[in-house]
Amino acid sequence: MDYMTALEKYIEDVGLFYERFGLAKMSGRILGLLMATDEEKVSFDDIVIQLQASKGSISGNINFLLKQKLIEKFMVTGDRKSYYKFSNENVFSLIDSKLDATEYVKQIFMRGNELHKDKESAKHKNISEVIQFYDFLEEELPKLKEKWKSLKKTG
Amino acid sequence: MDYMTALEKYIEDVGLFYERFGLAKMSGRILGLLMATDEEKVSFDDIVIQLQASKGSISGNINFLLKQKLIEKFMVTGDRKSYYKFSNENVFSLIDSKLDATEYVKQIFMRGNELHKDKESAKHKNISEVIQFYDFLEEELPKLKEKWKSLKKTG
DNA sequence: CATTTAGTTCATTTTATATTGAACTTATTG
DNA sequence: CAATAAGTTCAATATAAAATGAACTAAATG
Repeated sequence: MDYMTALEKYIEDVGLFYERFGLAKMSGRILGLLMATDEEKVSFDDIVIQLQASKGSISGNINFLLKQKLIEKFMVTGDRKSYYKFSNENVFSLIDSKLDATEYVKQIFMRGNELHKDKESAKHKNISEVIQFYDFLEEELPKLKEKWKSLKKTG
Repeated sequence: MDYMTALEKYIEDVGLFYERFGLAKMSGRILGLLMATDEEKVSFDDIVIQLQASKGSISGNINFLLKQKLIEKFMVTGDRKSYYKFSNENVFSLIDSKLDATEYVKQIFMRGNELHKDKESAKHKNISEVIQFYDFLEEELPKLKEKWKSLKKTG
């Protein structure tokens, strides 16, 4: 602990940071490593060694991150190892996984509202407003993404 | 389990739903109850009884939800109990707590990028792009909220 | 001022989640 | 085709998070 390098310190901080977003700390650490390392190639084993964790944990967390498209795998000719890198392709991913649930959020609120006997009650109206907000989001979020994409293209 | 009412079933589903957003299941259950109940007044004790949970757990979860502004407390003259209701004032709350972290996200990415020796590397540029995306969000999200607010006013 | 009410606090226990590590699979190399 | 390499799987274990429940506080009531 006393002699942590800047990289090690950073890795731990990113781990804690992503934990707040519902990722496992180890997933966050892997992201931290891939984000901050200067190595151009980072293999499975490199991760195991750098993070001093078990193969099982690294395997599970890498596959989770791949599924979320937060990292990418790449191969090198004549080398049987897999390498991993941080992905900025899916810069939306963490936000998406929370916000693209809008449809589901809406449904759970609608179901709640259907349980009300009095459809004219203040409560029913309040919840209806929340549902409308999610309708609004469903419409606006894709626009926001498009806006970002076109900004990126035009520089 | 076999004889759960529609309300009970709904409460459990909302609990599970909010769990995905990083809330404790019990917090989700409370939200589910407040959302779906037809009772106009729901007290601390009502919640303890309906959710069949301990006072300690309900106390902790209510205070968490109050802090997040997901629920509101109200009082009734001549009655020493506190009552709680679902709040739609802070319809943004769950999103906010994730997204208003943009500033912090940006900082952790910037710190990662500072560790790079080669500021011209592809990786450095990729991460810079992520940082730009968060700049973009910091600018756009407040606009989105304003848009919703004005939509609400004009009906 | 003793008693009830409404809720809080916090040490203990329960439950859920993540990690480990050994055994396994699948592919590659000599 | 034996041996190594690169990971995967999964039961056991460790860690972290949440719930319990008993003891407590603070306010109100009789």
